[in-house]
Amino acid sequence: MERCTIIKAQQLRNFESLSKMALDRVLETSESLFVSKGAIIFKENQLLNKLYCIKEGACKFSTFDNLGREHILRFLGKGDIMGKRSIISNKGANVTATALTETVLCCFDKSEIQYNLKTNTDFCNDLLHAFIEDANAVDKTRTIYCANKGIKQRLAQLLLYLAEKFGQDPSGKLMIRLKREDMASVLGTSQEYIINLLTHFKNKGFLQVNRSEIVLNSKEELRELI
Amino acid sequence: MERCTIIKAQQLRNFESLSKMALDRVLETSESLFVSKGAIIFKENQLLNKLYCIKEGACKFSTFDNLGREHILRFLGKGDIMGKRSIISNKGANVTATALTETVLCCFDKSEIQYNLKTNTDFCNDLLHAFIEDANAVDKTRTIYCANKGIKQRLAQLLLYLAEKFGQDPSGKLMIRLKREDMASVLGTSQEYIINLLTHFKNKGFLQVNRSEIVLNSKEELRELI
DNA sequence: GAAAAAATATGATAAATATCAGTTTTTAAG
DNA sequence: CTTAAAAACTGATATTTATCATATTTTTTC
Repeated sequence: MERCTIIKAQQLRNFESLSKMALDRVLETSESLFVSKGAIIFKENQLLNKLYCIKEGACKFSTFDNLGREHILRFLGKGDIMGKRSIISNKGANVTATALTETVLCCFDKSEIQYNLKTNTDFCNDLLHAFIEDANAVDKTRTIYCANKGIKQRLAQLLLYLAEKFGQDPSGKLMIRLKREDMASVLGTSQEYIINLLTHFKNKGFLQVNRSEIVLNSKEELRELI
Repeated sequence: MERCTIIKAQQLRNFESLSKMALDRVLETSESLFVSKGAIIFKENQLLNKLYCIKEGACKFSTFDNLGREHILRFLGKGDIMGKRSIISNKGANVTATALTETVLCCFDKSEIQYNLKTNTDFCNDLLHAFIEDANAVDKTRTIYCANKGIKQRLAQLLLYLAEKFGQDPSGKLMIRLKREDMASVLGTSQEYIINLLTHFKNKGFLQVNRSEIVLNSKEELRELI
């Protein structure tokens, strides 16, 4: 297993939350974990014994209703931390975490995290900032759903969000490739309707669609819908 | 101003997050603030200099879109803490906080909070747990919107949530009284449609409606809709 | 490389929701 | 107490969204 140094983790992005995590004991116990596309990292209600930081790749948080239907709550990328709540509160995870792509995780031992929580205010502050980032991200994605607009507008907003969160290549292609069903799950609609709307956007010239590849031609026109 | 002792604050509810906040200096600077119904406690982007804990009453967090329409993000009640993110990160508030009823707040000085963040891991852990509670509440309310169900089902779920969060009197009447417009803002729909749905529920016998008073007759039947 | 499974696609119809125009009731202000 | 403003209400119509049946393409599996 490759060692995941905190320094490396810090380089993942300019993320305050890891800036002071350079504690020897945490470092000693961190290790990399390679996860294949579609694999479940942890399940709702599962008591975690690792805190995960995404070094490379993308994941989703989701929950399942009593009919077994999946509802995607959030997308996570490089530098995002997963499992905080379970590790700190010693309770089962609130969500199911699944890899959307080949993913490399940096894993920290629960016991080391808990030791530092008790003894190191810098470390605590780092985690507090991670929670603040989380809450900000939730607020941001929240505007996708809660604004009282139609699903057409929400899809436009979701595509713009994905472009911002995961980036685009020089041609404008979204770096993240989601299934239609996943988009539907985020927006709380059917996969057929997503397809209809994507076709509608394509006909309007806002974007190009080729299976799971989506190229945004005009972010402006998508924004104007909103 | 009445002194708000931490002990009192703790009694507000069985809330871990305040259990160890018994720090003399914080205590010294805490004071009560009385807020009338409809008053704004703080606005989005405003840099806060107090951390607020609700002693009595109910509040809402909301945000406004570029057309000026309000979107309610969350409801807050007894024991809930407001303003954490701004106080810790020294940035503007992410939401606008408004009193839904006559409200009594316990206010803590920013400088004292920040001093304790730097020196006291117990205090940090308390705030971490407050963030965890927040995130759990968000997840819970989230199921109201993101589950791919119709607005009828979402309204049923919202009513059940309000009953759980703010309680009911012996007759089943919701202790919190919301405007139709506020319910519409939470669910992202129009106030007229909320009214139509409430009438529909009334005709079905699930509840009684008398202006802003709502009596839930059959929580079971509401649950079955979901 | 063939068969099976999964994902994408299409369009018609049914159902849900938005919007509008107008009325009544309640609350607030003077 | 009166008037103005806000909130609650109603129902008809237009629009959006869900659902279904079916077809095609891609990916997976053996």
